[in-house]
Amino acid sequence: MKNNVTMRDIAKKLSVSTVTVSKALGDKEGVSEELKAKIKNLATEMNYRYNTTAKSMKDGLSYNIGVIIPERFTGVSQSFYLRIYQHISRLLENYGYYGILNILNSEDEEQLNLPRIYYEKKVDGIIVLGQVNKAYIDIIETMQLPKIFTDFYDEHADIDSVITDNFYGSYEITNYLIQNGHCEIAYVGNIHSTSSIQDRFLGYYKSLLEHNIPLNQLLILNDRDDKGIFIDIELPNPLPTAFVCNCDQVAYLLTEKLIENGFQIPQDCSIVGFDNDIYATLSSPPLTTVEVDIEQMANTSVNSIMEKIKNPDKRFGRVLVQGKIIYRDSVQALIGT
Amino acid sequence: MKNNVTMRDIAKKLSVSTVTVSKALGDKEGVSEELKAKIKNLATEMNYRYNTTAKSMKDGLSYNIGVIIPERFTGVSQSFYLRIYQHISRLLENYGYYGILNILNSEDEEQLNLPRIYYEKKVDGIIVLGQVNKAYIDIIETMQLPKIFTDFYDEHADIDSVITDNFYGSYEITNYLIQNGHCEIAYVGNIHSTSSIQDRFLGYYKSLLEHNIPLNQLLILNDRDDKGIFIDIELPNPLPTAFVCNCDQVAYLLTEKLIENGFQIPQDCSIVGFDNDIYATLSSPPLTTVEVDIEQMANTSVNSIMEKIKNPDKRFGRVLVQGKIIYRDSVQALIGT
DNA sequence: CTGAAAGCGCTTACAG
DNA sequence: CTGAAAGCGCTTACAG
Repeated sequence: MKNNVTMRDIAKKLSVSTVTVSKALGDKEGVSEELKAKIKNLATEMNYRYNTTAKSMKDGLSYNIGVIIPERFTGVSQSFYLRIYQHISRLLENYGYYGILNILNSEDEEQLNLPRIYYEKKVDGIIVLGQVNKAYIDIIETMQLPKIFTDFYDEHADIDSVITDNFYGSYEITNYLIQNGHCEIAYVGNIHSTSSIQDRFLGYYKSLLEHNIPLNQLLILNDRDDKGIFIDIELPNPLPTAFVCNCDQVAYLLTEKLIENGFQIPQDCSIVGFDNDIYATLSSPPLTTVEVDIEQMANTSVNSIMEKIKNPDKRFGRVLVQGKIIYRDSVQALIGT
Repeated sequence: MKNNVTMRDIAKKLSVSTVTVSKALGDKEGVSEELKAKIKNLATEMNYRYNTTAKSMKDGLSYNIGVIIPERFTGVSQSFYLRIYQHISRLLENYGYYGILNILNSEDEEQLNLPRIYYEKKVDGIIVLGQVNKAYIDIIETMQLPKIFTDFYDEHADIDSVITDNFYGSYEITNYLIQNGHCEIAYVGNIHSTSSIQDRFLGYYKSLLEHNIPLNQLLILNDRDDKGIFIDIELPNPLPTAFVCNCDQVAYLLTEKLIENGFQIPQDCSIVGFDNDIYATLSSPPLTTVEVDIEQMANTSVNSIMEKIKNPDKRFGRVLVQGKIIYRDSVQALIGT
């Protein structure tokens, strides 16, 4: 079962040195083509497998990247971050790197315990996927290795982050509603909850400002408590003609609630979401929404972290990844537009 | 930025040998308590981090486990395997191990390319999560390291696998329908598609047999083509009183279709699913279904692979993980039961 | 073109 | 209780 063929074994059989075997297998200069071929053949014949650990040892590099996801984003109905991780993991392979997932449980976050992968030098860099609390951000900053925040950022932090352009996406989709004749538009989301929700709100607000529509405080609807648990959304009376929801899941819940109350979507009011996740197509009618470019977020995160491993002084700041509007059936053009 | 404090650095400062430092930090015998404390203090003070790679080198162990998921199970609406991976990853940490995710893309599966983590000795064992094709199973078997199949098995393979007790779960939930007075019960699923669907069908069949209900071929309904793509389900006429669906997603789709056709669930017919995934609660009414014990599957997989790393000759065979019925509102008790 | 020597950071015998 | 030596499997720099 155990397969412990090393370069030395190959070398012995061919009466050459391990240096020569290393050069041959690594396609380096300084070995005759003939010998090189011979070595390569014997290697495959002997089922030789390269030992990355030895290389790691020499280079002082683990060739692993840690991906930290706070536990609370890994619930049954949330696969967004796992999905990004999946892409990260795949993209890392192009660099000869591998991704180690680390779910940060709430206890460790509370007690400010850094993950073991850090203390064991298991990783050369860390991607933090999903907002952690302030105190934890501070302790992350003390880690002496390259790090990237993905899908959130911190004002005080001198840390590079990769985020969706929430502001602009929300701005654009609100513009789209206004172009369709809407001017009573509610925003659904707890604007003190996360930076994403807040930024999406501000994009919505900018759109209103540009179109001289006054911001109506009664049309800012709360969707969750401070722990992020969804609460029942209070419908304003009278109803606005459209709702900008901070995410598809909330748009889905709102749709259900409106239908229960006898309203028809989009005839009686229009609804837009954000994310383009599973809830966007589960909603009926399917949601017009802003698609978050998961692939690109993973891509930027990976490229940035690799860059920082090569050059630790490299700074990226906040990198915005543009989303795009997906048009479906939840928006009604108002007559006379 | 670079932190390259080694045991040697600590040793030098204290004018002792690295051996002593190693013993102290590892809480081994043979260092005075006093010196041990001194070393430990200096270590934290100097921000020393243990280098796992060196240990890997010595032990010939990477302390990583590869988790291979075929690409086709990682679509937008499928987070089941990612979820199991998440648990695996967490459980591995108790052993000082880490999980490396490897999405097996269809091309590599077709061309029988083994993952790079194998050729680079990046992992000490492999968990294959989700059914791969026959030819690929064969090549997996040639890999010279411990391996476990999770959520599928192969008749010919002399490989250990951890699977949900599909047969028994389906048997039980069909029994439940019969206890509620149903005797015209359809099964929904392509019974030639995967071993899970097939086994669930057989559990359903066993329940019918035990209750002397003849199997009606017209009530075996196809839900997907040979590539696993969902197809429109043809409703039998007359409708049976209940449907046993091979998974929640199909139960969800079926529910929608029946409602479109003017039927009420569960008044006009009952529906049960399998998995207890997001679709079970998304369905309206929410589904009575068999919950797959994800945690336990991950747990068994991890324990087994660790056992096999210690003892490569260990065999487990097929390990069944029991599910449990979750009772919700999609089943109607027939009058006169 | 080929190889002897040294080193990456630890640990495991073994000796004192 | 403490440490010198050897080794895990490679690669780099240097010498021939």
